[in-house]
Amino acid sequence: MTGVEDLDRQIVRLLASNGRMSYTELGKLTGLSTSAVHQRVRRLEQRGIIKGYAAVVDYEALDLPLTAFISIKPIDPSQPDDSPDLLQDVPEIEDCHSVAGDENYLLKVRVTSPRALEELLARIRSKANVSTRSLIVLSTPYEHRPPAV
Amino acid sequence: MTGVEDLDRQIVRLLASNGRMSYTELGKLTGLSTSAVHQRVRRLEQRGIIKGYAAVVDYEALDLPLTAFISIKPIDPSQPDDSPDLLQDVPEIEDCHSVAGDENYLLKVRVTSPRALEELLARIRSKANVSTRSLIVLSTPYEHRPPAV
DNA sequence: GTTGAAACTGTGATTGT
DNA sequence: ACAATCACAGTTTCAAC
Repeated sequence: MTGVEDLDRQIVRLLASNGRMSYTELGKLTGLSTSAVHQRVRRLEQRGIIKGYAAVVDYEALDLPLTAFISIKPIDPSQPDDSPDLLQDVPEIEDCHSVAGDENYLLKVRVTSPRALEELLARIRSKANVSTRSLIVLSTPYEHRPPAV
Repeated sequence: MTGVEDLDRQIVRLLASNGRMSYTELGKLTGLSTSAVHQRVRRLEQRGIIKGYAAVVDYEALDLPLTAFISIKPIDPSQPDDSPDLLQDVPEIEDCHSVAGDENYLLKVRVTSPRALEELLARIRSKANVSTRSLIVLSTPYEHRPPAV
């Protein structure tokens, strides 16, 4: 994976903390003209360094107040583990990481209630033929902080 | 926490998957006029339901290819645990969740190398007076998927 | 919520360095 | 190759309705 130079890193950092910043303002903050910034952003997007833009949402207001981390392990370890594929269409799953250690994958999920989590766990177990271990999030002091590039 | 109505949920979901979508396009997709959408988005921002906008970044290209989850527990459990405050200025920490279970907090961090992780762990331990347990991410099949509102 | 008008921004072509 | 300038289309923003 090819790296990015200083000016690009600065642009990426600025867009990571404010994804709707205008090219004009990016230009002021980086000392470039609007169209120079525009070109650079387009190249960053094409190279996949900027993968997209997302609104940062308050999940409580969306009636998804319960966050949990679920680590999963196949019931039958002799089979190849394609859990990410099998779970791709489970909408409650926000993140899926392959991890080193006792379990194979760590999922981050958002649900409405403990009851919904119970149902989700059953769905995950049956879809991927895995055992699950859950870690309930009580509160989130901070989240999605931009990278210190 | 007060909920949001259907039209607002639709707008939030659209902005969660494309944070730079124009008000004009949002209007087309929701059947509203541009300025009606604009007003709703402004109110969603003011109510804190939309907390901000962020570019979704490729951390490998930013030379932060190593992601880890670190769970922490105070060395001295009799003291009040203000770890999030003590760790607030550690830039490698992307998320900080208070969790139920053996440990108090779960941190998500991004670093350059195993060596950088080792140094970060030492920094976290000394700043917050905690013991740490780390889970290394090997790969990430998917991440930051928008909520299925 | 809608319409319409004014200011600003995004976008591409062109030119200069 | 990269940046600056200009021109036009599209968008944001704020009136008044």
